[in-house]
Amino acid sequence: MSTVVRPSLIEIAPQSMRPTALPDHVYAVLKQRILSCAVQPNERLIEKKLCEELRISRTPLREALNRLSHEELVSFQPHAGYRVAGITLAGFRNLIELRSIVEPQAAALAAERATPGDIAALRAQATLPYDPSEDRSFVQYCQANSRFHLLVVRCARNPMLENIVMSALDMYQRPTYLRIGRQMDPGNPSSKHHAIVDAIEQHDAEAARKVMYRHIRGGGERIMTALRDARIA
Amino acid sequence: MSTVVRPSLIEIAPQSMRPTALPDHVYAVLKQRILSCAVQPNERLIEKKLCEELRISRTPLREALNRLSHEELVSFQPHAGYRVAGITLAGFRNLIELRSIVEPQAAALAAERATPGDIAALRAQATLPYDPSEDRSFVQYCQANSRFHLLVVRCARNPMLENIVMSALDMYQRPTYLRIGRQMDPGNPSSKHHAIVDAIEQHDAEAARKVMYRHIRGGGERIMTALRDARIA
DNA sequence: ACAAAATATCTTGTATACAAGTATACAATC
DNA sequence: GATTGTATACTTGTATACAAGATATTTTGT
Repeated sequence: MSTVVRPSLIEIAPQSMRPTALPDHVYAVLKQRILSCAVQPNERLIEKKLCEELRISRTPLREALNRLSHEELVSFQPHAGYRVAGITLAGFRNLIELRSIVEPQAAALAAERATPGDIAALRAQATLPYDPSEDRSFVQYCQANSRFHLLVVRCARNPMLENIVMSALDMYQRPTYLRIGRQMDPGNPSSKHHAIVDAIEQHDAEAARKVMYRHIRGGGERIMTALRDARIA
Repeated sequence: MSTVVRPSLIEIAPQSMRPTALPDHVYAVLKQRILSCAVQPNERLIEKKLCEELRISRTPLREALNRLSHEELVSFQPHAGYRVAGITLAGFRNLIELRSIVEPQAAALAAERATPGDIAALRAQATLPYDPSEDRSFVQYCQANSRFHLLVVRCARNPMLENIVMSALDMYQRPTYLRIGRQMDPGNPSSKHHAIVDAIEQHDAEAARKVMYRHIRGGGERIMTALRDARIA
């Protein structure tokens, strides 16, 4: 393949993702498009079109699509192709259940294992930027929220938990985004976040668990009713 | 590709896996070889050799290898190739932690949601076949144990939890197998399994959670000390 | 006009050729 | 003798051609 620049790959990739190899590039770009709803849920993904658009061949593209389908961000049927994963109420309910199982326990472990440096990082990320007057801030808000939750899990020092939560947060992003796009009150979670950091700072595992549980359940319920009302899923 | 039979693909694939497409075949065969330690931990996996051996091309093989590396059963470095994942004490500790977070909660949900049919299926799978005189029964024992734990999670009616536990059980198999292969007492878990089914049958979520937690922690600790003593990891 | 079947087109599935990067072995030098 | 540079062989990375299966359309029969 030639060494021409691929402008379409530079795009809006967030600084958190630092792809190096071609399949990673493609994966990051497609994931970004999906999570930001730049491509609609259930929209079909045609290999050939994506290849031409991204100026790559099918091999690295398919690798990226396979990864995305494993993370259930795209659905796949043999010989029938790939689609952007749909958003369903049942799926979101399962997602909330998963998060409310894993993250509170991870927060409890974080309370036991977090270093002073960890706690400073958490505190810095606890307050979310949210400015209703700017449209662009929606996506940034979601991403900042994800970063905080990921940072908490990271304090538990268990990469397996980290991967699970990372994937769960990715799946959580679209419903959050759709809901905020319609109903302007994100129910500012910054205070909850600071309460979680407080508990971790005091090494109070039980408190960290409880606050995180209530935070996830509360936010999840609000998004779920919004989705139901808007008949999105 | 020609339509000749591929004898190497039929092999020892367990009946639980029903692969249809070529990448699924390959995935199942490789996974089986890895989990049964037919290929050693850290052993290198050369694409060309596997292609010739399995009579397939590199495309479906690479798809299978990618899946396996995503499940952390094989490790991968760009341009340096694939290896069977190694077994480390830290990794196993993380795995126990993950299981002891997810499975007890899943058991609690199972106690709330299991149908009479579910409970009958659990009861049927609770007693594990173990005959120390037969070498072959080791693998079967491990698989039967995995099936029981998977069946419990299935009662929670949450496919995401199911996938996580399925992957965790796969990763758990090799340490279990290695340990039993050295030290003959598997510490018969059948009684614990029946206690779990009892709790689920009585819809006692709290009891189900506690028994499952102790079961996983106990078994995990025993395997971990055995690994440490044998200097496997 | 409606339904069913056949065909044409499009999409994915697999194989393979070629490009690029890595590791190893050997030789030269310190 | 150890170490570093270099060349070669080997392995993976990407692209593309061809095969097989699915879908949509059209045509034909009732």
